[in-house]
Amino acid sequence: MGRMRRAVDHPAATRQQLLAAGAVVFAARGYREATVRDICREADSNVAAVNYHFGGKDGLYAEVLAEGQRQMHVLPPAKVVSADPGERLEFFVRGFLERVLAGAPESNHAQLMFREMIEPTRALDRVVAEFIRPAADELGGIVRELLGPGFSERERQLAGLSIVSQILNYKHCRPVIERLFPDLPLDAAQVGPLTRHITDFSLAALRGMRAVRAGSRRSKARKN
Amino acid sequence: MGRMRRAVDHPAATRQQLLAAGAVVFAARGYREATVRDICREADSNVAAVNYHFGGKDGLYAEVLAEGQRQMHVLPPAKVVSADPGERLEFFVRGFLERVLAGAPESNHAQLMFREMIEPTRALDRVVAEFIRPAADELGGIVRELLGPGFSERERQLAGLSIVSQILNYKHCRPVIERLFPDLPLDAAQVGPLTRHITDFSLAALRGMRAVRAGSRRSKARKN
DNA sequence: CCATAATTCAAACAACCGTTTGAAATGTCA
DNA sequence: TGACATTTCAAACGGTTGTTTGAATTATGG
Repeated sequence: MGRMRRAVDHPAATRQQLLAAGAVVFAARGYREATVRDICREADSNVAAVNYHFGGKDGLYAEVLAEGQRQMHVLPPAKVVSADPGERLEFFVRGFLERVLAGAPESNHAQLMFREMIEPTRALDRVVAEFIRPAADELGGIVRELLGPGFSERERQLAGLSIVSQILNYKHCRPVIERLFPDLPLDAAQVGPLTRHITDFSLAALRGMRAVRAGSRRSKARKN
Repeated sequence: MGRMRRAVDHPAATRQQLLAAGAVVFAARGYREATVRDICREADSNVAAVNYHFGGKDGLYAEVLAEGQRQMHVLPPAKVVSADPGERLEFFVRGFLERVLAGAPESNHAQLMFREMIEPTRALDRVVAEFIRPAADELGGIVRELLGPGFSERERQLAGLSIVSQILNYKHCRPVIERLFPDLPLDAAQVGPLTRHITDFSLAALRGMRAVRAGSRRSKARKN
């Protein structure tokens, strides 16, 4: 009777299908709202499969996230893309925006990490350490070059936050933006225009910070 | 046929307690994760009280949100605070940041609306129409003044989004920021410094946009 | 080929959820 | 006070959740 069973070359097949289905469902609904029954239906396997192969919902989630981090580390280096920090910033913004505006099925693992930021689970510490921290360091280097000397670590941190916030906003506040500006489509076609805006906006802001700092130093020198 | 509503009697105590408890628990855990039992325990009332007084969890949530909007409309006008658009922007940013960085018990209703942005329920449309849209219009007016003519509606929208995103980021990504920069406390004491940074950053960016636009027009005129 | 281990499966379990129920308690007013 | 509406309450209901169970099925190695 059961000859129409799914073709399984080797026993690890269900495991992989669960990982894939987990990435899809977790990315779509988040850890809490995703149900193991939905995941198993998506994976064409039994409800008990998750517990058998991963020890539970937590275990599957951790494995999906770890797989995503492994897969994410094949990121473009972006450090050697150009010597001009302005171009490096544009490259950074574009790469980020592509993941933010990508449709769900194309980058489930990235969507998962974006979810971790606003709906944290126990896995957030690992996500920060292995994914966010490196990105923050890279952006920090670019900001440091663009601002030049005379700025504190704190000031550079705030500038970096101001830049990434503009990108993440299109992910985190998507429902609001769609209602507020229905004529602003948030799809892959907008990566170019939004990259240009955010890069120009941020470069102008950093130049402004630099000019103000230089100006105040000049006036201080004048006073002496 | 129900008896006429009591006009001079003591206000329905349990109803008010449920509203207060709902604001606390919904703000702390979000609509989905908040349980009716938790709310009723917080309100010292029976589990059935929510259904009796509000028809269900949905009804209570809607009432809490409506109460918040009513309470929110007692906002400072901010339009007549100054004729200088730069000062108006600073006022806007500060007012927003105060709510973002406020502790939970002080501004539960504001926290609720921030939650609606990233974890929308059916109530988001009302929140956008009655709370977010007016704020966006106010910011849009400030941006219009600061940018001057020669910019499209779309460009002004993106500039506005770039500004509010910097503020909202401290709410939505708080868990990440706390892990990334543990020495950056996100409490009411930081309203001042963060207001100054975001305002300066944004004003410089808008000035830069304006300068680029003016420059390109000059060069175009040169070409003719 | 067969014993043994690994894997799948339907079914059930315990805990929690929002909601309902019907009686008890409380309040209201002739 | 007495009759009636309103409100409270413990208990239970139906549904969903993650997880467990134990037998059936499949793969593996001697």
